[in-house]
Amino acid sequence: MSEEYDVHAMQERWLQEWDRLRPFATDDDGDTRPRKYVLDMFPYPSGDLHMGHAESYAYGDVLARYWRQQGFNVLHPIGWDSFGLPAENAAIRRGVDPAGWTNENIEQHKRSMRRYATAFDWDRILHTSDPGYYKWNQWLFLELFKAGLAYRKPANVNWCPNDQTVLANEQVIDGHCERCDALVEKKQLTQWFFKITDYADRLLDDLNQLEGRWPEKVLRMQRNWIGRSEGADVDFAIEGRDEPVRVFTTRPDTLFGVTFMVVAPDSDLASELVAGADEATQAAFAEYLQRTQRMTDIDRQSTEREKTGVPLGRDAIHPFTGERLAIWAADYVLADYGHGAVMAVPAHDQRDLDFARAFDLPVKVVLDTNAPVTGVMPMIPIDDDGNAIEPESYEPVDPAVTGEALTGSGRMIQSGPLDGLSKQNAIARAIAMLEERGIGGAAKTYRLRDWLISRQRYWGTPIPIVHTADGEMVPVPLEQLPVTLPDASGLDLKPKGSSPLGAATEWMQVPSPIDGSPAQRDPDTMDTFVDSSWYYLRFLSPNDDTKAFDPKQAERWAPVDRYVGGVEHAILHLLYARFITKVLFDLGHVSFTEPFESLLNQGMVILDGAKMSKSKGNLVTLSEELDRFGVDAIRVTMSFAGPPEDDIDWKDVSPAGAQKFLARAWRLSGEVKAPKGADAKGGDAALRRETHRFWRDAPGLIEALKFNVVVARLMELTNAARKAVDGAAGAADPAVREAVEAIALGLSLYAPYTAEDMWARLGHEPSIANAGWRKPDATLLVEQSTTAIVQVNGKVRDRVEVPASIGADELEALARELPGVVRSVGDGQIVKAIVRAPQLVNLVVR
RNA sequence: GCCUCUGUAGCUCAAUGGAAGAGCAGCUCCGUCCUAAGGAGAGGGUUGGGGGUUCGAGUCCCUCCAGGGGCACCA
Repeated sequence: MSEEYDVHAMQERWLQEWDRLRPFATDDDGDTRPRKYVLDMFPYPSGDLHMGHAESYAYGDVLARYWRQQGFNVLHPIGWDSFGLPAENAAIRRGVDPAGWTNENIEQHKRSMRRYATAFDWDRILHTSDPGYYKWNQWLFLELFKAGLAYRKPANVNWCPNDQTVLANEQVIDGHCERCDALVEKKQLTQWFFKITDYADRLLDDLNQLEGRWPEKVLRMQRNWIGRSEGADVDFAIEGRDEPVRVFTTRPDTLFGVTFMVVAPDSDLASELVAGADEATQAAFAEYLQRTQRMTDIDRQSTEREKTGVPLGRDAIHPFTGERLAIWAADYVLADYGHGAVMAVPAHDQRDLDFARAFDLPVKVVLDTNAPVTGVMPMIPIDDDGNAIEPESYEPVDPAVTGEALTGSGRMIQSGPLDGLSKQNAIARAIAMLEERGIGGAAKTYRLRDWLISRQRYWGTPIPIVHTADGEMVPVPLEQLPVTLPDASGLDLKPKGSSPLGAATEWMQVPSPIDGSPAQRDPDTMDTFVDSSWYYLRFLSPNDDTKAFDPKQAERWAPVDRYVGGVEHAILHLLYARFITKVLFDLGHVSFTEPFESLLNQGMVILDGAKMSKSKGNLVTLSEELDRFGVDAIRVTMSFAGPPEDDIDWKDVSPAGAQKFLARAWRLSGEVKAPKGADAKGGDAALRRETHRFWRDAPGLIEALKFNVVVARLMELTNAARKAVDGAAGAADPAVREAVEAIALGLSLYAPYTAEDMWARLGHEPSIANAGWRKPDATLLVEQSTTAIVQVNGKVRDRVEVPASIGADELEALARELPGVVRSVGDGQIVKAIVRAPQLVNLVVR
C-alpha cells in the first residue's frame, strides 16, 4: 500500500469543496432544530493570525462543530474589532490610510481563518469600523444619552502621555497604560462618561447567576473590581461651617474611637476648609497639594510609604461626645472614593494608626479584642458560672505602643451607649443611633467608577452630539446617522492631546439640528470597548440597515450559549458588555439581562515557560507550523495539550505526534473492507464495546470542555481498531467499519480535513460536519461478567470472576472460600464484611 | 501581607470513598540496502510531606511545603 497521508493536498481539495457546499451557513427562520449560539471573541485585525488565535478558534470550533453534530442549528459568527490605535499608529508611521490598512488586514485574517478550517458562517461577518456598524454604535450612544446614562463632566482623568489620550480606569494596569505601558498621569479634562455606577448592584448581584458557568476567577475579579462595601454614612459638624462633612465608614461601631478626621488633599473640600486658616497653614497645604498631584497613582498607593499629611487648621465636632477633632489632609485618603473624607479611628484601623503615630495624634481603644466571647452574639462576656468577666482579668494592649491596630472582634468599651455590645451588634446599634439623630445611616459605596468613553483619537466612532453656540448638547437625529469619519488624508493624526477631528474644519461645522444655526460636532471618538459591548447582537442581523439588531432574532438566538476568549478581558470587555446588556433590557430592546450564559477562558500559548513575544525572540509563527504539520495536526495539538483553560507550553507538545496519530487514523479508513451500511451486529464484540463507550462518553466530555480527554479516547479507539484489523477480526469485520466511522466523526471536531477525507474514503458524501453523531447501543455497554476484588482489612488479597448480576450474600460466600482470602485470614476472626456487589468485598479480620 | 486555585508516571491529563489508569515521549524488539514511515512488547508511581476520620483515602478534615492567579492605603 503506497497511499500517503498528505494533509496539504487534502487542504487544497476540501477547502474548495467547502466553499461550494457552505456547510456552516446558519439556517433561516423556518428551521425548527434547537439552537446554540457559540461565539469567539472577535479579534483585532493587526497582522496575521497567531498561535493564540489558533488556540482560541480551535476550541470555539470544537464546540460549534459538536453542537452541529448533535443536531443543533448553530450560530457561529466572526467579525473584527477594527477600530483602535494600531491602525492609527500605522497610518502615522507609514502614512497609510487607516481604513485601507484595516481592510487589508481583515482580508488577510479571513483567508487565514478559512484555511484554518474554522466553522464560521461567512455570510454574517462584520467589522466595527464599517459605517454600517458604527451607525448603530452611535444609536446605542444616543439611547444612553436620552436615558441620562451618558453625560459629560470635567474630571480628574487618567491620561496616557504616549498615546495622548484619556483612559478608562479599567485600562490602567498598576498605574500603567494597558496598551503601551507608559506611566499614566492625571489630568483635569471634560469627558464623556457612561453611568455604569448606576448598575453596580445589579452587575455585582447578577454574578451569582453565572456561578458555575463562568470561571470562578473571572467572577472574583469582577466582584473585586465593583468592590461594594457596606457600612454607614456619618455627618460631622464643622466648626464655623454651616454644612456638615459626610464620611463613609465600614466600622460605625468604632464611632467613639474617632480622634481626628482626614480629607483627600486634592478634593474641593480640602481647599475650602483650609481657606480661612493662617498663612503658614495655607502655604503648607498648597505645597502638599502640589506634591500630591505630581505623584502618580502607583506611588500614591504604595503601602510601603510613610504616611504624610498637613493639618488644615479646622476642627470637626464629634456628634456624640462633642469632642473637637482636628482635620488633616493626607494623600492616603482618595478624593474619588466614598466622600473623599474619613473619620480616623487609629486604634482599630492600621492606616489611621500609622498616620496617628507619625503625627503623634491621640489613639482611643473602643473595642476590647481580648475580651472572651462566649456563646452566640453575647451582649456581655460571661464566664462558666454566668458572671460577667471584668476587663481587669485580661491583659490590655495599646495600639499606640505596639503599632498594631486592633481589627478583630470583641466587645465595645469606652463607647457610651455601645458599651458591652459585640462588634456586630454595635454596628447595627450605631447605624440606628445615626438615623435617630438624622446625621447618617446605613450606606454602601463602590470601587467602580463611571466608564470614561471619549477618546481624543481619529480611528473610532464619532460621538453623535452637536454643540450649539449657546453650549447646548443636541443628539444627531437618527435619520442623519451615521456621522461618518472625515477623510484622514488631510488630517494630522499625530497624538497631540486633542482630537484630530477638531482640525477637520469643514466636518466640524454643522447646522444645529434644532434651528439650523451654526454649531459644532463633538470632536471625540468612542472607546472601542463600546463597539464590542453589543456586537454579539449585531451578528443576528448583520446586514440590516434599519435597526441595530432584530429583537425577534435576539429572542431566537441570544444570549450567547458559549463565549470563548482570553482571560485578559475578564474585567474590561465582559463588564461593559454586561452593563450594556442590562441597559438594553431596561430600555426594552432585549428580554435578558446577561449576555453570555457561559464563558470559556482559554489559556495562553507560551514557549519554555515564558510568554511569547517578538522582542524576546521566542516566537512560534503559526503559518510556519501550519506549513510544516498542516492545519489538522496543529488543531489536534492545541486540543490535546490539556484542559483548555491551562496554558500550553509549545515546548511540551508534539505536533509531529499529532500528525502521526492522524495518519494512523486516516490509513484505517483505506483498509476498511466491510461495505457501507453493513450491520455491525456479530462483529468483534470487544471493539464494538470500545466504539459504543466512545459514543456514550464523548458528549459529556465535550460539554465539560474536556476536549483533550476526547482526543485521548480517539487515540485509544484508533489503537483498538488497528489491533482488530491486524488481528483475528480482520479488515472485513463490520465492527471495524463502525469503529473507523466513529473515529472520523469524532475527529470531525478537531481535524476537519482528515475527517472529511476519511469520510469520503469510507464511501460517504460530504460534508462530515453535518453527518451527525451516533447514539451508544446500551446493550453493548452492559458487562456480562466482572472481576470482583476481595480485600482483607482493606488490602487486595484475591479476585474472582463473577456474573454482573451477582447478589451480595452469594458474593460474600464466594469470597470467603477464595484461597488468597483463606490464607490471609488465617486464625483471625472475620468480624465484619463490607460487600459492594459486584465489584468488591472487604473482610475485616481481628 | 490578605484571599483563592492547583500539586497523580519524564510530559499532558483520567479515576460516584472501593484494583492507581490512559495518551504522548522515551526504551527494547520486528521490519528496511540505508533512513524514515509502519508494527509488536515491556518498563515506569512514597498520588508534594506529615497527621486525622473511615472496614477502606488520590478523593473528606487539619497542618506544613511548592507553584499559579487575584487583591493590596478603597475608609
